[in-house]
Amino acid sequence: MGLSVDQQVKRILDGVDEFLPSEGDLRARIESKGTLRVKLGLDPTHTDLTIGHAVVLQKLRDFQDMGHTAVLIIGDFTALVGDPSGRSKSRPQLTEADIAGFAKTFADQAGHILDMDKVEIRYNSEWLAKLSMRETIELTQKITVARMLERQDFSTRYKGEIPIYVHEFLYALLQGYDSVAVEADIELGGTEQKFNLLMGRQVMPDYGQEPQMVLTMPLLVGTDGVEKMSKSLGNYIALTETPRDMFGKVMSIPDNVIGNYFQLAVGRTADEVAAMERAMEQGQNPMDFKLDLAEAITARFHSPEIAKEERDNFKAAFSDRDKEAIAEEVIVPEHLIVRVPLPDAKQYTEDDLAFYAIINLGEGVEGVMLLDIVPAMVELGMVGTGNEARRLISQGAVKLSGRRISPDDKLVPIKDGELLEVGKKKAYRVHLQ
RNA sequence: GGUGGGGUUCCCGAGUGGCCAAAGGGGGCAGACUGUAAAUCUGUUGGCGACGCCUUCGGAGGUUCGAAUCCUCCCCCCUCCA
Repeated sequence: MGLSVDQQVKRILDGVDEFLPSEGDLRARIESKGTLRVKLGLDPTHTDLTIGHAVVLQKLRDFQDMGHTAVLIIGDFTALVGDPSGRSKSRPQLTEADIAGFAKTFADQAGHILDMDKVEIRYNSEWLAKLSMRETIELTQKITVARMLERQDFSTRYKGEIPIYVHEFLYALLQGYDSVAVEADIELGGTEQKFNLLMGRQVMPDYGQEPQMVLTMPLLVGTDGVEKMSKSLGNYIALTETPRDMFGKVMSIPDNVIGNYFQLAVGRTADEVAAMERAMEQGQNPMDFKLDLAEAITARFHSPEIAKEERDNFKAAFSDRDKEAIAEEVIVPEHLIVRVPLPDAKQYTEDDLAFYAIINLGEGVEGVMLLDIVPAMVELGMVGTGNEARRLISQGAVKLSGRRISPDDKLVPIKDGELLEVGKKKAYRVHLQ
């Protein structure tokens, strides 16, 4: 608020990957118009936004804070077409009902970052659905097939004998038309959006408008540390992630992208990041930085208090290997429990006996309870199939009260409230009815 | 419309009559190790109350004791020609 033009330009360009055509144009437009219309389009193709989206949303928020108008476009129409950017195959076709559902949650999620009181939200079906065939054809006359094929997404697909559909060519043009419809001064996007953003620039003059400027933000790398964070690759951290998963997923990133995350996800400056990287090179444990990072990210999207709790939990669960902390409560259905009178139980070793709960089977007969372990793991949702359960057991991944279950144990002695561990990451507190 | 190549398990990609639930890689999962859910190494990766049975190699039929593999028709992708 009330920043000078120079200050604004500086803040706008902070952390961007590229600004086109030039800083001079940006300055000139702010000077002549005062308030700029800043466009960001999101296609509702999945249920949730990721912290990768947050990078660009935060930039949009910066514009808001300086008094500019944020125009958030929910691409309910373009989602139907499918953005080919960065894709090695066509998107699966979504139904309008899917998209409508996603669109609703998108606006809510964007609200975590944007000032929703001041944002202008538009659905692009508002104008795109109304385009006539004639208008559509006019739009397609703005670009040649050769230029379309130039873009890498298409050329690699073409060379790789992977189908490209005609409607995919339309995508960038439609996005460009969005800019016409909202009279954008600047459009934001990730670096992979450059082609689409420039299309707006190309199209706008034909509709008598001054071409928009283009601002791209660096991409946040996914949790695998290699690919771009994306929902289709499954390497993402959603904004709606539970604090536990959010913290955990940050901890799972490779060390070499810690800096990338600090800079993009929590807005640390390049200098701060460089200092951290130096410290790590000199032998400081990267895990400590990652804990700070995970806490900062969780704090940003949840709250500092929750983030602190998750940090403690993480240390307990993984550094100290405390399964109690992460155990999930489950109740075992009666039909998975076998009650055996004591004489039968005697065939088990003395070592086992320590784990038996002696119960009264009625009529003065004492017995023990045994759990049918494989079906139990399936029915309680710990694994997907019986084979998976058997596999885990034979790999020594399943433990009851710290004791490894062997593949020979079909029925295992069990007491109420015991801790069942399935691998390193999952644990269950087992309750009998 | 014609021509040549191709459609294999989550993905990529071998396999061209039985030894194929199908090589190899990726991804996933597990174990060991560790500084973490990183890296590395090793194992594992269709289902099933399982030394056997069921489902799977674009789809539908057929040949055969036996088919991912051969034949017929169909669908789809890519190439080149129109």
